[in-house]
Amino acid sequence: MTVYAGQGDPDRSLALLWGGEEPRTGRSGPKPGLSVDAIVSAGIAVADAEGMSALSMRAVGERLGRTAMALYTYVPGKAELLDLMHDRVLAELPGGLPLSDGWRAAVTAWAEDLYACYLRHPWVLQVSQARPVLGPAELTAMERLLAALQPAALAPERLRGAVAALWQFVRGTAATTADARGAAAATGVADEDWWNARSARLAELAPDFPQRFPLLTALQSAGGGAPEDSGREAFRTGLAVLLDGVASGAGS
Amino acid sequence: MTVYAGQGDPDRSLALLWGGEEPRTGRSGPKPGLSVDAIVSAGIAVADAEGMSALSMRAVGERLGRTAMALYTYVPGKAELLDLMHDRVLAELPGGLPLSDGWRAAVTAWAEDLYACYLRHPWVLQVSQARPVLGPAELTAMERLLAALQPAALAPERLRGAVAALWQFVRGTAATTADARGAAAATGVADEDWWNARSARLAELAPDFPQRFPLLTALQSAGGGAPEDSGREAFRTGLAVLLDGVASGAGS
DNA sequence: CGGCAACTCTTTATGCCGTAAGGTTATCAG
DNA sequence: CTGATAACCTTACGGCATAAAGAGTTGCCG
Repeated sequence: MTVYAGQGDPDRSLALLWGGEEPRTGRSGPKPGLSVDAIVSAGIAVADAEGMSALSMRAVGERLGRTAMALYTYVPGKAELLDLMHDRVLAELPGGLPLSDGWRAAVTAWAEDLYACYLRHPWVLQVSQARPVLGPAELTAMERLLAALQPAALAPERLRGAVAALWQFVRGTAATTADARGAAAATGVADEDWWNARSARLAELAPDFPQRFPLLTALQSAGGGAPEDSGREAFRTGLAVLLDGVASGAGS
Repeated sequence: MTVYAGQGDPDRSLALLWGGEEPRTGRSGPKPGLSVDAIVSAGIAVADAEGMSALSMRAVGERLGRTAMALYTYVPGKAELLDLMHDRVLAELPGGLPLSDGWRAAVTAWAEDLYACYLRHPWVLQVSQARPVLGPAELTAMERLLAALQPAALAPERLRGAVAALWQFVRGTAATTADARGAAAATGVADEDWWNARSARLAELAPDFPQRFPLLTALQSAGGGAPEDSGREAFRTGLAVLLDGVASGAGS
């Protein structure tokens, strides 16, 4: 019945995300051979191993020794399964933070953790990030970021802005890095070579590139690779810019 | 749901993006009734009107009075078509910038333009942002951002970080806003009501919410809606944080 | 114990999708 | 006119999510 193009029915997903496993007291019928948890794990395993495009209900069922339709006893559909997989991945994030070294170190640690988590499961970055799923792990991660930022004593509005900017930034840079890795893995060409090939092709197709894009050209030659290249570096320096922005509004 | 994973063959996409229309001198065969441009336009029309999930080769062909297979004469496949559509959308961005009011105003204008463009074509946000397509419009947009930032005289490395952070931020906040709008449109519920319903459901499912997430709870009550709500506000204040960060590294 | 309702899981089927393969027809060069 | 070529078509294949219906299993209740 097409809730709306994108993720699963929010109500169903929320219920699955927050509703604990019920203890099954005195119900009839055969014992469940599967569980939501097992299905989510299988889904993550499939996506980790073969990528998002290989994630089908058939594939998940097969990994569990069942048919695709068996999953529908536990999960309303593929979209909701994706929501669950998303939150489960975020649950890998560590709980603690180095709060004693100041908020800047704490936020940096938070960002590094999230970045690493995304890179461990790059397919998550292909799930539409639009609607927040509001699963427990996602909210915990946000709470953790708020805890890291607390010593900065930001005004509420500014705090909201900082949270949004930080989260989107980590997600975006992780996506770029993940794809560079993916391209390298898929083509057998190293990151840098891949970019060089792309760059050469571009120079061939658009000979007036330096005239048309002087600033891009300058930046490219000034730094080394492309502006998109070397994701790690972009992550570090972008985060520094962001944190400077946060600092400039810090209350103490 | 909807994965939209791997993009098209980079070489083919690049060639289509940069290779101008050839004049067709003295070739045999019937005259082409379509063109790459017309197909891209039709694709955008379909996606704008009915969303990404309705974008199929069959639908695009139908809009042009052809079958799906007719498109393959002009375009290698759906993935490459998506690349072309993406760049065409970015070509809507205006060319000028208010450079006389300082770089801060210029970057703000750039960000607002991009934000608005994404919201006009929200389906673009579902195309995997990972690999840069490097189309002319995308590069022009980046060149424009560099022009806006030039008066800030940032060091190359820092400039790269700022560009990445700004772009990802606009994209991310636009995605959140677009989804809130989509949910509102699909369910007939206003933005705020939709969030309230979600929030109420969450409170019902997780009664210990305030204890578990004290900082989130505080932030929520301090500001009004949710941290995700009111995308416009998050965009404005997040951008302010970012620009403060850029300013703190400005050379003049 | 028998009967029934509840439950899991399978089979089958529907209607999409992208696109490979091959046929038909219009248009050109010669 | 002839033959090549290109645009477009029909058909078909293997995939997808999932609706519908049935088979088999289990526990409760009389």
